Amino acid sequence: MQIPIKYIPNEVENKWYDYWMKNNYFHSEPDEREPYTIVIPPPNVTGVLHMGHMLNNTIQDILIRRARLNGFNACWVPGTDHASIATEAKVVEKLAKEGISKSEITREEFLNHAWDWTHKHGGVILEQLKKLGASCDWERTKFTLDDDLSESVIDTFIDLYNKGLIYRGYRMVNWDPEAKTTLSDEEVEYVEKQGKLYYISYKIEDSDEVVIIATTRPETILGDTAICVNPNDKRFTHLKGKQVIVPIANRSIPIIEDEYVDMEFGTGCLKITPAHDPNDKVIGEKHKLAVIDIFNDDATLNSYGLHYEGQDRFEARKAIVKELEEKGYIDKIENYTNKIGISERTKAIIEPKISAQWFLKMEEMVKPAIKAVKNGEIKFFPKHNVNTFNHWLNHIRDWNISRQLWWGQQIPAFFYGDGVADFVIAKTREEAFEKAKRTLSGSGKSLTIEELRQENDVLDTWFSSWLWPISVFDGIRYPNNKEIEYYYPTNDLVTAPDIIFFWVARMIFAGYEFRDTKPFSNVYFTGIVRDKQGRKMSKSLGNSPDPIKMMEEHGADGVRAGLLLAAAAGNDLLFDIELVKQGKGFANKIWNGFRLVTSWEVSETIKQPKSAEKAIQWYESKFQHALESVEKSFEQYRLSEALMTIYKLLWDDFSSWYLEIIKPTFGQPIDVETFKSTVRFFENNMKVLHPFMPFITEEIWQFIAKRSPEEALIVSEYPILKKYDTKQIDEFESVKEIVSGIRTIRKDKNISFKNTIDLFVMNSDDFTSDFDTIISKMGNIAEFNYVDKKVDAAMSFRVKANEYFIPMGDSIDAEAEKVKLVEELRYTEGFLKSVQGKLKNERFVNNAPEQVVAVERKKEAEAIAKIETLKVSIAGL
RNA sequence: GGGCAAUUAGCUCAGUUGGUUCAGAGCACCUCGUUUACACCGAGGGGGUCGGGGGUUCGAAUCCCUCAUUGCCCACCA
Repeated sequence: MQIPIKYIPNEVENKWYDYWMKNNYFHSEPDEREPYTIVIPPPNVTGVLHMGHMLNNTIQDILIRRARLNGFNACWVPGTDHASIATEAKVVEKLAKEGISKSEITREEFLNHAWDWTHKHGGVILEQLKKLGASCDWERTKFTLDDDLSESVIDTFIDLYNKGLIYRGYRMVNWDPEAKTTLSDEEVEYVEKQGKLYYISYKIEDSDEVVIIATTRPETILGDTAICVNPNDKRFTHLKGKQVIVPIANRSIPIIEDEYVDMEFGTGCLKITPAHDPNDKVIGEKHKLAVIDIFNDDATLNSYGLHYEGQDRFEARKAIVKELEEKGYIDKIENYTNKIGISERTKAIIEPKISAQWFLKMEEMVKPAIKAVKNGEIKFFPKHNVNTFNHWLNHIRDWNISRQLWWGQQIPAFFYGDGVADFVIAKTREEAFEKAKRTLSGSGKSLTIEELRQENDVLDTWFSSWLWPISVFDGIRYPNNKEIEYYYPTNDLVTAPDIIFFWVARMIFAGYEFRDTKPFSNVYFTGIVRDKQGRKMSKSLGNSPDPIKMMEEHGADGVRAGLLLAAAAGNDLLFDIELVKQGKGFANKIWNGFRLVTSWEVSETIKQPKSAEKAIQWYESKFQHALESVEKSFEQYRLSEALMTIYKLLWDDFSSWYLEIIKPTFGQPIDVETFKSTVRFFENNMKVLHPFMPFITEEIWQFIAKRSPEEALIVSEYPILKKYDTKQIDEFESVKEIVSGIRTIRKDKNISFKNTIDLFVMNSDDFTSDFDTIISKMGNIAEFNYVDKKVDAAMSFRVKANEYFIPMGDSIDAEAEKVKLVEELRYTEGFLKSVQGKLKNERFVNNAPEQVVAVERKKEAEAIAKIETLKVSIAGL
């Protein structure tokens, strides 16, 4: 066979991805095998691949490929999310560039633009995932606005409404005046901002006295409906029951008392503006205060803003402060730093606003989720995320599920009147009409179907994605369909910890609410990909490499390995292109090893050397040992550790030791038995590496032998973990030590590896003779001699109880040698002393486990023997 | 303000119920080597007392307390 000298990832990767697709290996259908399912965290439909996706999807692909090799019916469902706010914002922006304002066009026109946008940019990200090697079942690709998924969302809404879990209410919500929509608490970011604290005096009615309040938002005084003091505050006792006059507005408002007020802060007097502050709203409700909303939807002032009507809130603030100053109401102004909420998407400053919204009751729904995570039915990796999860669930508020947007599932509520409760919930307008007629019957009111007005709001995006593990299998509309029953619950969810509330927790509620089971068994939280300096990778910083370019340059396998090497489980990872280069280097190393093996001529007639026989026995054990360790790592989702184990196995053990030992002299053929074992090892190596580096492994696999499509590596069988002999491994460690000892002496004495040397062994046991051919080969030893006394004028080293000598002739520096030996002696004596100290300690002998004591006794014996040989050597010098 | 996590070699991290002189790995670094798979290589080497302090124990990187620093989450005083 013709093996290319250079491994060129790009060609190889495209070739095999096409082959895999052509043979439909990624596709899954329910069958008699056990399923292993992952649903992708759907990226934004118009998004592009970033490093976070790369990491996340590499991990999912590793899990899926491994499951496939382990004989599971592996199914990885891909798809995208409509991301209502993000996508709508992009479309609005694009239209604005074309001179079209959203307010000028109809909902239908806008949605047409949005769909155009989606079709143009949608799915790019999925194509990019293919470059990475993602073995998703592309036939199952879903989009959260697909008809079937949307219908599932609407059905869910109706179902929850009928269960009494959804209600419409007035709430203080986070209002984004730019997008003109409400945001969930999770979509608001807080940033520190330098601002001012204004001290404003309010005149007490029928008195010359004033009270001074402190506020950061003087414009909101126009919405004030009370002044509040702490009832325990002696300074204000005499003001009880009095009224004050709001400056500028000249309205009279009461002074009320509430313990909420912090006597220490500001002046101890708090103005209450129920319409524009969440805490004020609570106090307002408690004291039955009026609510005066002074803002329009775009945060300009409305008619309550009096002569400031139409002005933006921040301009109005300046103007109002000026007027207050001129009229002498400003007591003082201080600098003040506070945190203000901004929209995650539009970066607009959030305006707390009272508005009619749709809510989903959370109190009951969270209970099974808390329980499932608590009792381990759902496991989190790393575990400590459970704390974050519980904390949030225990303080949860009802979920505001409505958004004042167009891109999404329109809420199926139909209004037949102007009242808050004048609506019916129905799947179609016709059905709504029938319901509304029934509701109105007897009331004397008439209604035509055209008069029904559907709620403008759409549902929060997460209200569709929380159904994702169910809806991708159509389990909402058809709860007993074959697919959902086979694939659900899914196995693993791989996601970032920042959407633990948005998404992970809600999927768990949904699982129990709609299917009475968990949606997945394990949640693997990846870290955040940061740059070398620890900064989060972001577009604005420009510190994120282009994944596609990177894969073209270093190969997808290299990038996958690089990411994984950096990704200690659950930690943020500091991404460095050097790691990708390391991954690429690893691919190259494997390739060259393969080239070596295939370059040999195989002979049926020559006998297998003893060195090869021993090396094969050792590598068999070593492989099993590594396999066992990989299994353990996977159980704990320590993928980085698993890859490192394989990396060391293939690089150090297989390439540097095994191949070097069995490598025939240049130009000589290899015996058939050794060759066969080596090829088998190569095959197994490719199997364990395949989930991590799927392309190069498949390439080599297919070069090793002509394979039918059924025999492709991707659908082969993972090596079975077998019992192995640890003695083989221990012995070989000593062999390595001996070889290393020889090499060190060569290095010290400047003896080129080209020149053979002689080796003498004293106190030899069978062990050394078993491995002498290996030692000779790896140390380039001419003669291997057994002696029963020390060799003069030689460099020496000790491994276990054996002493090894390399004669130096006259070049031996006896003094230097003696210094070395004395140092080793001192060390060993110190070691012995500490061991004996332990053994003399009765409490140690009595309390420590037998095994530990036995090990100490063995160490003692070995140390004593070693000291003896050292003393003899020193005396001889 | 509350909670969670982390702090081990120059960097990124392991260190599993406390027990080999236990202080490790990868990378980086230094030296030597162009040996016929691979310089995307090979061989060899230096480097940390485990954030500080205190305690428990025969024995602590590991358990407890405390302080410090960093990161994250939650809640936020007008």
